[in-house]
Amino acid sequence: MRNTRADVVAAALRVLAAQGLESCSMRRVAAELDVQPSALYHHVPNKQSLLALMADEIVSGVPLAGADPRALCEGLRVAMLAVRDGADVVATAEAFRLGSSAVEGRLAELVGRDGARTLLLYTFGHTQATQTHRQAAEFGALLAAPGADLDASFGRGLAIILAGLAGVAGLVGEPGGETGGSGRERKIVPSH
Amino acid sequence: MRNTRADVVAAALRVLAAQGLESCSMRRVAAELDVQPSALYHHVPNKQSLLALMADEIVSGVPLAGADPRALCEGLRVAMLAVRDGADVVATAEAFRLGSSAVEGRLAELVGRDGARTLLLYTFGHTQATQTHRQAAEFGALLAAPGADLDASFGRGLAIILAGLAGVAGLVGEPGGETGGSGRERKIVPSH
DNA sequence: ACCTGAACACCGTTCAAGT
DNA sequence: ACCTGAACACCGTTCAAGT
Repeated sequence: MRNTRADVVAAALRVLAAQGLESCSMRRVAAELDVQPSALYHHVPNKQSLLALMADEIVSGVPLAGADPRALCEGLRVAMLAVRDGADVVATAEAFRLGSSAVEGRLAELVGRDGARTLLLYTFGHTQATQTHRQAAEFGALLAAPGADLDASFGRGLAIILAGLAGVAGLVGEPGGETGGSGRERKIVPSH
Repeated sequence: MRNTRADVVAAALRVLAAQGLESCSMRRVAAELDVQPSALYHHVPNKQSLLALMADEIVSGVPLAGADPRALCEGLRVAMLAVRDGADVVATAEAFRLGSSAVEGRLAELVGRDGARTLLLYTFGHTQATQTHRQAAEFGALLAAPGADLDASFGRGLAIILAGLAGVAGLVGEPGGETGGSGRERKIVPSH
């Protein structure tokens, strides 16, 4: 047995880290494994699936257990920023399974379905922008230097959404969405 | 004079509408104009620039004048949904110029820099997800049918953020960001 | 100024065939 | 089960040359 599916995902993540998403082609991943491109299709049906598996791996490090919504979003952000183009990979893959990921599920328990979606979409978007911006800065193609305060900007946006959630908490419907509705362990989010 | 830059952008938008972003290659756009691929590079430095011009065109229809933040975001969403893969095109292009687009400028006047960013990122993300989901549904690759209520979901998320903005309005800093600070015409956003 | 023709260095995916 | 070899139908971009 030469290679397993996990080997392929690991190789793809190595290529991603080293060369970026643009260069993370099936052919390059195959080369990383010293294998013909066609061999990859024995482990993975297509490139999109491979990217989804990579996204799972990147997100897998985020601790879901005792975290509050803010810590969850910040953990997700850190995990994505840790890999080159990580935010792009995760955001794209996650967009496909709108509402079925582990992080979104955990968030929904805490703040309800709409809150979870809002927090997630914001976190993905802001982190993508942060990463794009940083890569542009590395390349020197930047006028001013608003780079460092993107972390602070993320926190302030998060605060806005959490404040909104605290505010509408009493007015709007249950957490957990229409189906299931196991919103038992919900916590009210303090506004700051 | 055979073709102008505007002709190229118009042709690209025609291809986008008809075939989607995946098929919107430089070569297909060239074919749409009955021209060699290399001819495009006389009007546009590269594909990324062409996509940015397309994004501008898609967004250009959104009325900035008397609109409140909610109407602005909803207008933006409608404009992006009007073209196949419009949300992808606009979100990608807009992410590059974080904080310098016309819509973001107008929004910043109304709710401050952080509020504008938060609203925009949410709007892009949710609309992208909506469009992805709809295309998947068209193709029949869907289990349940949560399709139609994505519009309602968008509105609820928007309400959360706007409530948050109304809540933190008195507590947090000025609108308009650190530089400039022309936050004169700011309006307090009602929470519903 | 606008375009052609030809080339360069790539893609994702399929499929028969090998071991 | 895992892989090779070869092919198919594409990409974005460059560059000399034409008009």
